[in-house]
Amino acid sequence: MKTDFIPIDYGYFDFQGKNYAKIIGRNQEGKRVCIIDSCPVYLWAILKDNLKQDKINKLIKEIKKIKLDLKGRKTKVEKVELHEKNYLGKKVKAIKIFATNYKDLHDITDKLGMPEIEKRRGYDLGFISHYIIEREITPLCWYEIEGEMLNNSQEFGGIDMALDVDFCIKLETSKKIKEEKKFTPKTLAYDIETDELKIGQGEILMVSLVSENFKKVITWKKSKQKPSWVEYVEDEAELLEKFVEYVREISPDFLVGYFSDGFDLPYLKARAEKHNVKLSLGLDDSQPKFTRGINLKGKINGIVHIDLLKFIKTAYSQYMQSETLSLNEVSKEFLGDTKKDFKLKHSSKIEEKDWEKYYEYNLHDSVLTLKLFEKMWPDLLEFSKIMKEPIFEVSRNGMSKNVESYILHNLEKFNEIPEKKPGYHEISERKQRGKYQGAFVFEPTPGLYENIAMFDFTSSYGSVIVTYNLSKSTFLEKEKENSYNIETEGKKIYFTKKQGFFPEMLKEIIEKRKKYKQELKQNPDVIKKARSNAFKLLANAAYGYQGFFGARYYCEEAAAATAAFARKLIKESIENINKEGYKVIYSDTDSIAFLQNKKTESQVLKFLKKLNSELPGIMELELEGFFKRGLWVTTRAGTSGAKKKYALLGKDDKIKIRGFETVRRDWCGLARQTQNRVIRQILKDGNEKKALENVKEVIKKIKQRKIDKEDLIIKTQLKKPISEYKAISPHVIAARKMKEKEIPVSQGNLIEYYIAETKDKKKLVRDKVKLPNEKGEYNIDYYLNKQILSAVENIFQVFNLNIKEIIEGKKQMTLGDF
DNA sequence: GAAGTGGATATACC
DNA sequence: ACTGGTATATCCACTTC
Repeated sequence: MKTDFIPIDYGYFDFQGKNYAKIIGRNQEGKRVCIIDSCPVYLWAILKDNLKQDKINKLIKEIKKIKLDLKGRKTKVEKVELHEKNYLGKKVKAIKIFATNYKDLHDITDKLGMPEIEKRRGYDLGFISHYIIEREITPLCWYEIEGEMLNNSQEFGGIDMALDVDFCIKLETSKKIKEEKKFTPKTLAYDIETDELKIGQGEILMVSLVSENFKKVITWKKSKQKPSWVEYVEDEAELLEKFVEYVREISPDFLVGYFSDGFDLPYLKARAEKHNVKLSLGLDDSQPKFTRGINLKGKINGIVHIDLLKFIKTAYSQYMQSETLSLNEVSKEFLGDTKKDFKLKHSSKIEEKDWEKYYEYNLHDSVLTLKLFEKMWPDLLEFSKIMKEPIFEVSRNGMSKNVESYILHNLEKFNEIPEKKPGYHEISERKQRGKYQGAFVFEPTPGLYENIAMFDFTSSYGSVIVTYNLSKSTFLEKEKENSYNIETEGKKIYFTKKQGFFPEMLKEIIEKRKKYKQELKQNPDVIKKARSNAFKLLANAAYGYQGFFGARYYCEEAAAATAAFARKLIKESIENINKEGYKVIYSDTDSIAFLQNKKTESQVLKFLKKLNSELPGIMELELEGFFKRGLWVTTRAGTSGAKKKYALLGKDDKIKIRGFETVRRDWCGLARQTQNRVIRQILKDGNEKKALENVKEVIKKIKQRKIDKEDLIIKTQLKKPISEYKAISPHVIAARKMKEKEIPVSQGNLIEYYIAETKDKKKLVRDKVKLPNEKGEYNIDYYLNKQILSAVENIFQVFNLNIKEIIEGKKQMTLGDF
């Protein structure tokens, strides 16, 4: 049988001791197709240098004899081949050792203790990744496939009968279809509502399901009026059964939730177990399985379960404005829509008339989740295609894992044998290493500046890695002529000039990023945007990857050298810019802000070209922008210019604020808004006097207790369990109070509180903490001094206005002096 | 018991 | 544990006089 096919979900099974990949996907007609395929399974034994042929022959014979007897299952080495390969860029002789089952590779490795063997590699990729590399059936690409249709066949123990698919095909040939064809997946979003937040502790009151042209809330809690999209069941057990029934009926490619790995799916499973209901969601009727470990991952056979929260964290959060990644805030930012207004209560306290509201709330959460998925779909798709890993993995992996996936799937071009994962011991050693020196940050002189230009290096660290060939495989233990070298920690280190595979891959990543960015500019669409962004994220993460203790290609020297070269380059650029007659006022890591000093924009651009012609390798500066005004302030101590804190007014009148309290979520709203207004007035009109008047107004209001308590709430994240805090800060007190009142609090929550007046003269701030709904009056002194004045003081200091003295009505010394 | 200092903590920047 | 280092600011914890 012949058909086209797009792989979506990857799984595998054992049959008669052998591994088979089981890939679920669709064809162009939307029929669900499962292909079953096998691939050679092997690992590498890298031989010691200069081994004589007869020794190798002897070794091969010995390896061929390896037999395993594992838990009653006997297996052996199937075949052995000698190959010329590369390992960390070095030519090596390696023996390819074939086994029947991927799971046996570890045990075979244990038997390869022969002295002729230098290293054993390639046994720890996982079968799916190994299969994708071997057979090149990559996720979400279209294929023309041919194979034997399995129809009530006993070939794989009757697998086709147990699977709910249209065709089950034993793969014979496959050919990638070059042209890009659109694929719109069938998606079902879900969300549950419960009485308790702890997994399985309370009852599931309702579950909502939303797909294209489908919306449903299943519940056993009845209201006066039943909306058409609500379906009543008798009890929780029936709710679970109905849920399974609908998922099976709709049979989506993707089942999507929000924080569903950590909440919805494990909850459903726990409650199903309690009621003895089978949660047979898989296409083979299997129940969801969870990976062990702290971070649960819920997997359903044949249907890709997605927890959107995880993907948003890795792919989007760095660009986002939202203060939390709650469904509500994320929806607001991406969709301009919010959750329905409904105050969650224990079901016993919900009045009959309010249940309808609750249904709507529940339904809308799924609506938002589905819309978010649709918005993120291009990114999920591109991530999966670029990393060549299934969406299930790619949507949950962090960027370091994504970098590693990209590397592993591209090693074959370099004839490279994959490096192994670090072991437990290796990881703890790496973690012990102290920090190496990082980026250079220029200390600004506080002030209000005009006509500022800003340059930055494109993919700065990535470009440094490529330019100076910095990686594990290119690092030289000893000094060598004609190599790149740099001093780090008082010691010179060297890297060969012979291009390594890591820098070469990164070069390609950066080039692709440029290409797609260009294409995007000319002809924008969501796919190009996602593709360009995925390559950008990859390029940016490559540096951190080499310094990350969990990386296969960990190389502390490469990471330290990257930072060192970057420091050198930016300092040289700063010098060159100053030499040209500009004045650099600020720089952080890869960006340089300088005064135009009456030169025109075209002069600046011409100079940029000249700078670029002189930069080494693929290093390149680009124009970040021209700015009308810019503000830099002192640190609180007032002794120096504050780094990582500035505000710019663009040519387009857009204001860019970095580091100021305005952008920090752990300051109260009033302080943030007040500071924001001050910054805006100063940048836009250059009028600090008016800004001062404004602040005076705010202060007056505070003193008159006219400020809304809402604007005084301070939010701080609880980053660990309450009991683990050594220093009991205000937000820990607030969290303790919440616990006392039986308001659920857990690690990761944003704790809200305000500082109140207290009768007794207690000194510590924490003694004045009250929860938002706790009765009390706000502490005038605290908000005046610690929030408002702290936020605006050093801004006015730039204009020699001592706001504290002005407010307190003292003689305006500094002002008078001028 | 006030003042000073270092540590713990959270958050932001790139 | 799930990329890296640099930096600011606050408040607590502790020491010192």
